[in-house]
Amino acid sequence: MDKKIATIQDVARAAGVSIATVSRTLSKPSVVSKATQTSVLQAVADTGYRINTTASNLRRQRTGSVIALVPNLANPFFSQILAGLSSVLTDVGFGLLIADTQSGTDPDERLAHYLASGMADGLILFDGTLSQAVLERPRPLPVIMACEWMPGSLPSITADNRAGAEMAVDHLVAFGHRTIGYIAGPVGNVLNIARQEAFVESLTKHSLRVQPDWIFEGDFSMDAGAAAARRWMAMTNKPTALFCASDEMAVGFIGEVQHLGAKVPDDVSVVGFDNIEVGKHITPALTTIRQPRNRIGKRAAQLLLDMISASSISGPSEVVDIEFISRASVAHPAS
Amino acid sequence: MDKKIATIQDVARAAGVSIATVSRTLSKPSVVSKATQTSVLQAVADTGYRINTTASNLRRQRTGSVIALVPNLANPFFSQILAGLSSVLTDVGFGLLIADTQSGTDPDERLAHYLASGMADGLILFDGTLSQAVLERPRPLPVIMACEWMPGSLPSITADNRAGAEMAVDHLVAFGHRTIGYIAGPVGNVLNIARQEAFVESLTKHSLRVQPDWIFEGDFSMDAGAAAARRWMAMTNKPTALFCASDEMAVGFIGEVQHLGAKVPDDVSVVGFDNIEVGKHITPALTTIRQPRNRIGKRAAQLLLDMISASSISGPSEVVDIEFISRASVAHPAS
DNA sequence: GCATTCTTTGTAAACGTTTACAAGAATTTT
DNA sequence: AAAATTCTTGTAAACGTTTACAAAGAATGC
Repeated sequence: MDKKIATIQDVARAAGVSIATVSRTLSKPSVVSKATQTSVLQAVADTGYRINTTASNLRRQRTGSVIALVPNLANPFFSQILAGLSSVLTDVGFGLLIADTQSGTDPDERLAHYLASGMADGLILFDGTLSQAVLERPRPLPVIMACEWMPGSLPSITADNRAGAEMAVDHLVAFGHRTIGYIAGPVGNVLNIARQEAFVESLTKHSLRVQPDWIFEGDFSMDAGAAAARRWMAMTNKPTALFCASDEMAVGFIGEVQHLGAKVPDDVSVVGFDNIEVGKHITPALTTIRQPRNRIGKRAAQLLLDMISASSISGPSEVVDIEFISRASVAHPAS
Repeated sequence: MDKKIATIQDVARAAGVSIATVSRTLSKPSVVSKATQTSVLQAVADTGYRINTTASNLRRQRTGSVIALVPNLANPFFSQILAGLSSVLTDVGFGLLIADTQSGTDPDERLAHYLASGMADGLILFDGTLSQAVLERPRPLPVIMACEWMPGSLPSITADNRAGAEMAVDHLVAFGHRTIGYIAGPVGNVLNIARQEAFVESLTKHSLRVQPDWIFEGDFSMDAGAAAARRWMAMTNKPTALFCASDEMAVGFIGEVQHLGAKVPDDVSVVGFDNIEVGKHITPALTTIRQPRNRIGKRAAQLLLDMISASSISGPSEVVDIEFISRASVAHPAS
């Protein structure tokens, strides 16, 4: 536990050069002569030197880490994204700090705290419901939004939610459905708004009416899907198909419908959104729209790193492609 | 982006004291007079000072973060645990670094790397398959294992896996099952070994035989559960019940059995392990054993922080309680 | 051969804290 | 009232890097 660790001093001594030369060899080798380089590298190997990132960061006036703010860490939707983030960041020696916006008391205050804390060089925000005011220019840090976004002009990496919703409706209509409902995400959530708007527009495109009570409120969770199922069962004038704003709700809906004795897709067809892993393993396997979560994580990290090295608080936005996955939860409506 | 941030110097100037006094007021107020304290705190408020953790860590010879090494970040099983970890750590100003052991090439090498990197003050290891050799004393860092464990004497926080397996078997036997199979986790995985051993012992306790081909190999994943289902369907002499080493496998098994036309629990009863969220929403709802994942995360963080502040590489081990959750995936065997 | 440029290296000053030590002030003890 | 003790504060030296600047040597141009 107390084994002395070699510092740049030890390396310099071993190589017979100054510490400046060691530092340069490691960070900007182009200005160091070939001969010196090899002797320094040899000394590094001999001493087992590893750079002290804390000291390096202090001197370079950076922290070497970024913060990811997720609305709910316990939600498995984020696992893959974090994996993507983590892989890119560790490659370049950055640390990933993770915090939950909803776990404490005031989410906005937490965001402000992390922005001002100086704990990180950048921030990845997965929660579009936070106050834009906190993020108004001048921001102390580069911030990128992922999955969700905000009215302002924050850089973001998002999926094509509207296209996804349109694919879902087209698919259901192609199967002959004329009465299609929607299980919504949280009110005000941008993902939900985009998906719902595109849902409505797609229905209109097919000359279908949008029946207000066929829009079920929800919050992306399985429990919300189950609640929607109970309401659906109780309706006299049921839609024959439902597009769910998240796979979790689709799974919850299907489960509860089945618990209550109805059949999917015989009695009702269901399309989800996200392609969470379990979708393929439930019965019936869930038809859904895939979001490349790992890629979203990787790109978000990449774009943020770009902003950090350019020390710019603005940057590009990207939209990643989505993919329709047809499985078994959609069938022709029972005449 | 370039707004000057106040340093301890600015605070000292504003309060009319030395930087040492400011530092003491903030970290060890007991040695500072009441009057000075208030003026310093006022100055802190006025200047908007926030301590620079990098500098503090450098001086205190620590990093202020801990690394969590998980076998597979994309596995939602870890979400809740990470949430628990994160909440405890951020409370005390520690950062949480997350890395995937399986994503790179050589997992052992990655472990060694993180141990020696000096990037963290402690390490939480969720992967019991790594080389113990790397972790042999003297370790450069405090390390705690969570969920899984190792033959050595590393501190750990684990669930009572044996009790869980016993509960599962007792439950199935109470329903009249005499032919019970097991869907296993990865060979050599300690969780799997504990659960499987306790499974076998519990069967013996009930004077039941353990049929070798009723032990299905698996790796905790849904796909492995599905694969086991295909093998089960093809057997002539099927067990009437299965205990799965993970909920994921149970979900995969149930899904595939259903896709192939059999019924759960009519044709086969299933018990899982972990209580992942989806278990309650599939049909039939999954009978399982709950592990308090959030608590595991929190306690792991707490124990590790204790070791760090005691600068000790040894510490206590804890076993958290589990809970049997009876739902609908178990029924009496079809005579 | 001298002036100019380019390469390579070293010196030393940061970066923003914490803390051992010393010293002055205030309090208590005799 | 002096001595001894306790409180409170400041001075200054770390912690391990990076990098502006200067200097020395080598190469080039005339």
